[in-house]
Amino acid sequence: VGSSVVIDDILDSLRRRGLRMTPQRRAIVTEILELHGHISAGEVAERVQKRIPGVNASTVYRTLALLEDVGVLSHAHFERGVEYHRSEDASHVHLVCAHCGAHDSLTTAEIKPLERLVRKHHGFLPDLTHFAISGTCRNCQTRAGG
Amino acid sequence: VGSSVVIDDILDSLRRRGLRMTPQRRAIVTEILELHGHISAGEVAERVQKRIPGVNASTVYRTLALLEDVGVLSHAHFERGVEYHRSEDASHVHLVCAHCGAHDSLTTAEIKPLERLVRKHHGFLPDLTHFAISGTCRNCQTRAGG
DNA sequence: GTATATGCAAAGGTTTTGCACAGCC
DNA sequence: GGCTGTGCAAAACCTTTGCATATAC
Repeated sequence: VGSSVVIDDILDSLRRRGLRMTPQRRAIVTEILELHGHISAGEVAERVQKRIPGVNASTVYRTLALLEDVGVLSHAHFERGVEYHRSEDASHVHLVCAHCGAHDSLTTAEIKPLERLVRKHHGFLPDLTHFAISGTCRNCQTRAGG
Repeated sequence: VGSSVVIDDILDSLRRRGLRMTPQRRAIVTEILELHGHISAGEVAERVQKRIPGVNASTVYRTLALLEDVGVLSHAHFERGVEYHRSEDASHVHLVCAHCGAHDSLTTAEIKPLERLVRKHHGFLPDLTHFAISGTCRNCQTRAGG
């Protein structure tokens, strides 16, 4: 499907660090690469257990932490808690409607001016991808206003 | 100390809803009003128990939810989880340095242009106070850069 | 007196940790 | 073979819930 190449890249970067490749890790990495978006540790555990029954949740947690440490994954904060995503996919801001739960996102280009605004005022270099942005989507504004 | 007037306002708004004022609630409200900033449910429980030993954590959770429902409190998301603050204090965005943990904030005036940017691109009306903004503070940028 | 709030205890959920064993390199 | 990763079990948190009792109004 094309993702196998990427998987091998990741496996290589793990090996380079003297880390080992196990069926469990491979399954976890595969699961996350096939997903475009974000996923909780619990969901990863569920899905991986469908591939390899018996994989323990603690293994999933440890592997996610490891992959984050290596730089393959990042986590972001949503209303329901922490979710993981490929670091490559980190370049967009999550907009979540507090009323209907709809997700939308800002692209890298759209984020830049936002970053600049925050930086100018406080010298603070924001990572707007790390926490979602809550609010009201266009649809829900219409409903509330009409 | 001046906050007693505010407390009475809150107690009134509870009574108006047919809700009762108990020593526990009074202690919880007092604790939060004396704090300018944000605090986790666990911390509230700890502090309240110093005033009234024996107050149960479930009472604290229920009271916080109630106060949020009434509109006195709001919650926001930080790296370590959910924290509560007076709704009046909600008008600033939390900037948290991912490296040193330093907190800073944007004022209402500073938030406006940010909101406008997000709204223009997606019609999405953001509540930038609900999630913190992670990043690198000026100090930590200097250290990293130098 | 009655409806509400509290305490208690238990349960549910998530995440972490210690340890013996299994398995990758 | 040695070091790393895994499973298991338990624990540590955090938060919620059901129920009997206490209490504010």
